Amino acid sequence: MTHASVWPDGAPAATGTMTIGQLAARSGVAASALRYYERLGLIRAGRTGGNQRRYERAELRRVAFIRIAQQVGVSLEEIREALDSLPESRTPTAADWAQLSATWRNRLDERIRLIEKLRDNLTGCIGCGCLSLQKCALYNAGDALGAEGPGARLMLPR
Amino acid sequence: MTHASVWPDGAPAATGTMTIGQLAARSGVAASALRYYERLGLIRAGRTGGNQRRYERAELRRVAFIRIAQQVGVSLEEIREALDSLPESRTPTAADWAQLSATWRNRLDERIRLIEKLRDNLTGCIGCGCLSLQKCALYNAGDALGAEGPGARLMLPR
DNA sequence: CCTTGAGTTGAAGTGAACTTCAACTTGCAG
DNA sequence: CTGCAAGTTGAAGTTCACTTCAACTCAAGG
Repeated sequence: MTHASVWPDGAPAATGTMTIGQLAARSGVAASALRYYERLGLIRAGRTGGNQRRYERAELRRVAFIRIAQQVGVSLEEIREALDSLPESRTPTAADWAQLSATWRNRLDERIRLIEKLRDNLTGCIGCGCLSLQKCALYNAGDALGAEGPGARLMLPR
Repeated sequence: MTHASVWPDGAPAATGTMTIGQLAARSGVAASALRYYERLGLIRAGRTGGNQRRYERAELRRVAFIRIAQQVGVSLEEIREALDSLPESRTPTAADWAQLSATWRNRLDERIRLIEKLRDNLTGCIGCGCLSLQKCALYNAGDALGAEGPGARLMLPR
């Protein structure tokens, strides 16, 4: 596709593009990981006449997105799906972004609520000065899981 | 006689204990995972005379803690360390809990902040109606990463 | 032109977190 | 007692997310 384009040697296209080493340094992601992401279709790279990758600055943003999303517990496959919803050949429309953002906002809100729950339970353990978990808020957290129905499964990143 | 001989004091062991299948059903965690957790020292089980596991209700709470912590991105090894700080043979003291909780509170607060940042960046993309990422808040998120110093690495659970 | 560091590939290796398998035993209902 | 679902073990297999390796090529300074 458009991005398979090969830049002519010594073309001014070099301006604003990065080698894989530069992108690795700037993003904090290993070059091997960047190649891996490319194989999975998460990022794209142009090529020099000598077959070396050249990244546009925009890829830095994608990589940042990927790493942050990973910390939230999203799999690379899910991240790819999200990034795929951004059209590659044209500028994303407001609708494209609204769709992607809405989906992720819910996901992130859920996640924040879950972590706050865990945090508050732990804090409660300090606050109430309980010496055993028997009557602790953490115990109730466990019960809440059971209350989510038979075979209830936490939404784990898998 | 009965198979309860393994339990101390001839206590009414059957009361309040669960089989691995029951714990799996109640916690939503596969039996194979529970055995795995036991091998790693995250949970403990008593045994019947016939060598079958019997779990006390307290283990349900531990399992819930494990699964929630996992969603926060904590490795099983780290969870084990945390759980190990709870004395097994005696009732945890307030100090035990304060220590564990303080450590985790920070971890969780960091995590919440990170996720909120990602969420707010995404929301910004809707709000500002930007049609490309060029000037989007998400782009700045990427820059912020770069600004964290040379070789900056996101704190990934690894 | 030569050297050298950076980049290329496919294949194989790694570690975490489990699951599956095979072969066997237990425990409870009837 | 019999039948059989549920439990036991160690070993091997799986998936994800990479990293490492070997064997090469490329790009740029001197």
